[in-house]
Amino acid sequence: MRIEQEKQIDAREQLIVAAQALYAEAGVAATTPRQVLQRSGIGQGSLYHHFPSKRDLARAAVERTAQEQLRVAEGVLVGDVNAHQRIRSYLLRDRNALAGCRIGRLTADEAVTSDENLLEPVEGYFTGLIELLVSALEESGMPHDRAQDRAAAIVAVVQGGYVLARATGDPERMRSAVRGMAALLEGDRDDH
Amino acid sequence: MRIEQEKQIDAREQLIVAAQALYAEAGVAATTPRQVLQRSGIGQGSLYHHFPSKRDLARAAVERTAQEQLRVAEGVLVGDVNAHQRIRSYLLRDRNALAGCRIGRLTADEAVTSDENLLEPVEGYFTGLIELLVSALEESGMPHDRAQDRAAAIVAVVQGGYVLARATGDPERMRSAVRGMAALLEGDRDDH
DNA sequence: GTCTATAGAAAGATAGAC
DNA sequence: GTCTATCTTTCTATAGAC
Repeated sequence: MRIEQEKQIDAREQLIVAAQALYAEAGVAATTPRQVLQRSGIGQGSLYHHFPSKRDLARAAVERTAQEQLRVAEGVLVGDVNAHQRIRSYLLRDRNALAGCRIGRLTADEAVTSDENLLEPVEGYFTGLIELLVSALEESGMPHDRAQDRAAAIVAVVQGGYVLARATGDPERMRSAVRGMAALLEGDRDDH
Repeated sequence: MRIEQEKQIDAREQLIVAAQALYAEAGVAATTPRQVLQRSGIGQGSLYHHFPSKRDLARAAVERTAQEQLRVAEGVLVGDVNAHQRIRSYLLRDRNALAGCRIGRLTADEAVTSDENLLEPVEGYFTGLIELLVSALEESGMPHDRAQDRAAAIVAVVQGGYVLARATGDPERMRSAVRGMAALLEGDRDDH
């Protein structure tokens, strides 16, 4: 009884984990159920026992990844050190630039944009991330509207940095972009 | 003789134009040869007469789009008005945010990233765009290294703005991001 | 619940008449 | 050069034994 229940959880779990990894490598649309089965070592019929369709597996996997990634951002953006430092850390933190953002890349994925259920966790990730940054910026006394715009700009630079790195095949392009943003946030203007 | 030559050019041309439109809507990997034929009104065999494979058509269409888009950017970033104004115009110009960047989106497209020939024009677009911005920034006397970083940051904010807009289904998210960046470029700091 | 085997549709590409 | 018809492969999903 106990053991059987664990088996259930495990098979479903392994499918989700395998899907997450494959989505990170190639995206949702480009990942086939066959690949998920092969990577997870689960049999053909089991996928369709746990998930009615490929889309339902995708929903579970994307939702999981979005939650995990937002949790990571929280780790950097919430804390006791001063807000400016936390934001700077978020901006300049080490990233696998050539892999792209696991969530951001999905906004160009046909399978995701054509399915409201798949887009929802993606939206949740970005609104959550912007909220974290807005809170940090407001700690320094910045008015809400300006904090919103600045937070959006910071998130956008990171996302665009991934795009630049992948387009050029050069991770340094992303570092250059976030460095440029960090300099602006330091008030590093022409008269310096 | 003359007429036959024009026919050749036309069929090939129509295939490229149809492919460009479909790639802008759904990406390269998600666009099938059948769709290109249907949209162009060209027959099945003609595609494979003009292009050995789907990839070769994609190369021609992506290259064309990259050139066209870079030409548009040149129109805004090169000229007689002062450099700061040109950069500001580029950043704040009207964009179809929900459609995404025709070139930037391709960095998440399996068909593109897995093919060096398809990635090349994408890289060319971004390096060209950054060069245009670096030139404009250097006009104001900014040192090369800082201009590089700032140019990358500006391009990245635009690309990330598209990502935010598509993720949330809200074009205002992109406007917010570029507004945040424009404010930083104006030296709009906490002490203002 | 999990498996193997396979159905049914759509993909990329080719054949061969005109 | 262009067309229609068709081949082969791979996709998503189902069937049915265990």
